Amino acid sequence: MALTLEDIARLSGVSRSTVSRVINANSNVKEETRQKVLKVIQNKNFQPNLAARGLAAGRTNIIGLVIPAGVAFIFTDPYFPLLIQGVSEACNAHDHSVMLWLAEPEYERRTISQILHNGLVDGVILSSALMDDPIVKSLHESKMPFILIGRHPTLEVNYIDVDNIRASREATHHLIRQSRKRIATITGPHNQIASYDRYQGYLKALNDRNLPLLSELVLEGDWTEAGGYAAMNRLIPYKPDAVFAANDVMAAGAISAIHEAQLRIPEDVAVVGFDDTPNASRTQPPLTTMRQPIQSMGALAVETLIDIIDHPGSDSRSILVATELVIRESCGALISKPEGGDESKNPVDYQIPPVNQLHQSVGNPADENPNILRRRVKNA
Amino acid sequence: MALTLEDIARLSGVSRSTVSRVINANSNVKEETRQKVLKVIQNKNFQPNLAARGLAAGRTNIIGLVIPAGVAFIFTDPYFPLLIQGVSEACNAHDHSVMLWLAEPEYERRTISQILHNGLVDGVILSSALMDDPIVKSLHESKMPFILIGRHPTLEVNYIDVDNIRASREATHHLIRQSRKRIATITGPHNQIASYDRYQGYLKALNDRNLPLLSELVLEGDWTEAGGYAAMNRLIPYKPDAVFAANDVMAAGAISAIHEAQLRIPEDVAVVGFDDTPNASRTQPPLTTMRQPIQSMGALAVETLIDIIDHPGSDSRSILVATELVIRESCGALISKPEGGDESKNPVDYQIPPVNQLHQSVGNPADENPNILRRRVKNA
DNA sequence: TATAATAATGGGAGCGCTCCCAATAAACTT
DNA sequence: AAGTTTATTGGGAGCGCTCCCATTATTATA
Repeated sequence: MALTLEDIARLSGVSRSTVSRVINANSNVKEETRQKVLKVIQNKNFQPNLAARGLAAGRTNIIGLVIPAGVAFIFTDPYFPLLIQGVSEACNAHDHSVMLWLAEPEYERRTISQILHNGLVDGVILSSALMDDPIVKSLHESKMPFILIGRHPTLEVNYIDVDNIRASREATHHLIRQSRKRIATITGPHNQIASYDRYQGYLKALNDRNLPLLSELVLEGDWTEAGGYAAMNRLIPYKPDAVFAANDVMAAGAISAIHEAQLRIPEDVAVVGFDDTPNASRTQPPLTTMRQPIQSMGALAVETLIDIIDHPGSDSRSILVATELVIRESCGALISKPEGGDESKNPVDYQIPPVNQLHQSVGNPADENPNILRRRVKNA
Repeated sequence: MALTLEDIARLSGVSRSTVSRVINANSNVKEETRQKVLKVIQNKNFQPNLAARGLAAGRTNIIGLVIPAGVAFIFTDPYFPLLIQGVSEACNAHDHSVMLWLAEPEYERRTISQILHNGLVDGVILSSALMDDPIVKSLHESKMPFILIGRHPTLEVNYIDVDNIRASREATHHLIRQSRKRIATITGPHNQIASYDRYQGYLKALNDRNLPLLSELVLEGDWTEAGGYAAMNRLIPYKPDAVFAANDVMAAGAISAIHEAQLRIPEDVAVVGFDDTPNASRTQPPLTTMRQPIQSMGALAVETLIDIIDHPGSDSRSILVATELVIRESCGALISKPEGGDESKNPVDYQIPPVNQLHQSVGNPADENPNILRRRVKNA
């Protein structure tokens, strides 16, 4: 049915090997020959069989994207669609394909080993949120190249993340600077790393300014709008004057609850979210939120993973991507007079040291993208 | 690195072929032998190499899922996440994997042929919205098994869809029954099939009851909330007393616009959406909408595609999945007295014949799922 | 018990590619 | 011009599996 290398070879009067060289951009081909072969390939719309290539070369140019499904918020939170989009685009750009696994909540051994050993995937991007995820351990023990979206609390693995602690510390500071005294927070599930980190940032910010932690103002959400709504309803009796929600979707839920309680935003309660998902600017009032470049992180994960695949045994990578506080109306900064100078341009008026102390920076900081801090640590 | 069939064979004292038989559930193996081999496989956590299997057998158990990206609403509309989820789950259940392509808006030849000829994919699920999509034509001309999510206007291809015309006819009728006289509609982009069909249903409903089509009450949206909002703002000067939005996300946008115009829902303007996405019940007031089982459609697509792959040359399948009008507050049916009997239970008080007249029903209607009408047509 | 069926197993060929090495062609040296 | 070096090219082997056919073990039948 489909053409083979041999067919193309015959049609262009060269050997199988030469065609292979042309396809793989091997330099040892005379320009004239290359053109001749290329024309036939173009002409016949030839695609090399990836299964055969995978078998022979041990490399398929397929990247596995593993996302823990079962979490309800996959449906309502644009996080995963954006991530998938970023990954997919980058794969296209780098001539790779993406294999998608929405893994069951409790990965069975079978699923994991299927992902690891099917011989089809060159590497894996894992968007694992959990503190203690069996698949991370399996991957870590295997020799399959992989990268996490989101740092891991204990294992030294390749990852790409935002500095959640620093970012939410900054977000909370922003609320403190608006003279808010009773700042509540709606966290994500406690067994998730990002969620934990964002809570830590909140704690640090309070601590930075010697504000007491009021435990009645801390509530665990589940990333969903309904969860944010429910949490805010339980928070309101304790009269918070601000709330930091660990993602935008919960912030939207909180906003509904605040409205229903006949309170004004931001006058009575200021709200800050996290993510800057597309709908953040469409809440009433528009949501102040910590932007993280989800799509870029997906793309960066692909590029880094490909690099890891190309350079096995290299140092493990920790990549932190910059966040940015996007100030809209919901936090009150635009209506009340600011304390200091042009804070809206640089809302951070202090220096927070890099948080991820696990790793020592020995970096190769020279990077085309100044937003990205790359660091390498200990040889794997 | 990874184990091979040969390794398992050696370890269990049989031949490569026998192990292969065990793995592929071939019946010609003595039960005792099967158990022995199975134990070793289990024990070593063996996974056959899919690339090799693909090469040798010409079948990989990989299904391609192609989604036109670039459309902005991928981010904000839960449609695609739900579809992906449905497809992925069904693939897991049937021991298949899914390869994801978010195709660029204008598929380049290269992309298409990459999808078709990479030799990795047994079949393709295509969620193509466009009236005239080059990739559909390519697939139709190729011998790659594929199924469309959403019918095709001209080509006779395998597809699974809801009866959009009938469903929106029913939704519009529901508004008419609430004594609405100036029913507006916000459609999707005109070059998309589902969008076209839903508009046709709207037209038919008006026609059914001899209501005039007021062209100033018809506006094209782009499936997004912002689009729905903008459209509604332009609609309001013409004083509609109801609006049928072609999806829930646009309905949500319309609701915002209506609120801002200080109009009441449903008293001044009734709103009906389409999809019943998770957030439909969270609008203010909760949205009446036509539910389509997106996730099930994804799963059904997988199952049908596998069946098509297993039975090449069989008749082409047209599967229509039932929709259901979910009545909440936004349409006014729950506050004004109903015209007739228990309409909320069966809001359709007339018989609309099946719309898809292209195909003659010769069906194998006996199906475990009564919601699904299967029909087969003309041998391919 | 011999013989014909049938059940169970083993091994070769080959899927379409890459990799390696040998063979040939072209370009330099002296 | 002969000898080297270097740039191209061709072909064999083999990746790990399935498929087919030959072989052997087992059972049924005469």
